[in-house]
Amino acid sequence: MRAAPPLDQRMLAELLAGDTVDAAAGLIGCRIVHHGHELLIVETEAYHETEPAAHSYARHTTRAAKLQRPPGHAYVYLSYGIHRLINVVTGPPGEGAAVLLRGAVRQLPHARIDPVPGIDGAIPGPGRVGTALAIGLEHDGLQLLAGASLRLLPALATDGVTGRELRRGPRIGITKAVDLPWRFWLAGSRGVSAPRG
DNA sequence: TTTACGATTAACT
DNA sequence: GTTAATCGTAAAG
Repeated sequence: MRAAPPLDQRMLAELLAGDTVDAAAGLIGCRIVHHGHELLIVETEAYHETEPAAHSYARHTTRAAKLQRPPGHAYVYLSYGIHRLINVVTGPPGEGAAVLLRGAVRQLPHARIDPVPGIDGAIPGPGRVGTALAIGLEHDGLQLLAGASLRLLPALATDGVTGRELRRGPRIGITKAVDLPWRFWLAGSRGVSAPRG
């Protein structure tokens, strides 16, 4: 499988409005920016209310409601009391689907604010993505396609991601629906959490 | 009201 | 390989 990320804003919006698994694959190579931190997304996972690993599965909870927002909205939550994980809501509003951003590489070395200590060019793991972007719970619910400070951008042709080998496999760190191959990553990238082959 | 558990990571043995 | 850190959420009582 080869990476074919959207190359303009309209294609990105259409991608996020469609199937969440397609969106997870297509977000590889897209960029997320926050206050001058620009990261290239290299690892994602899809979630959907029809499978039990999703926070929206068969539940009417606060978390589930946040996954009912229109596509392109952020769903940020605290994991293990420590890590802020950022998801992009996907599909038609009310579908309860999202893509978790699990890994990235730093896109621009000249960030406007100081790099987070210990975070270098490679940012493997969803907790580290949140840390590298300085994401907090206050960013939950923002529209990432139209945001000023926190924004999702389509891929750049000059990044060289298009056409690169894209791998697919089971999701990480879950105990339900463990066999669904809904994790995507750019083969060999240092910004991918293990396994990354 | 109380309890148990993560869409994780770092630091151990 | 195992475990601790840490807290919002949700299920149990």
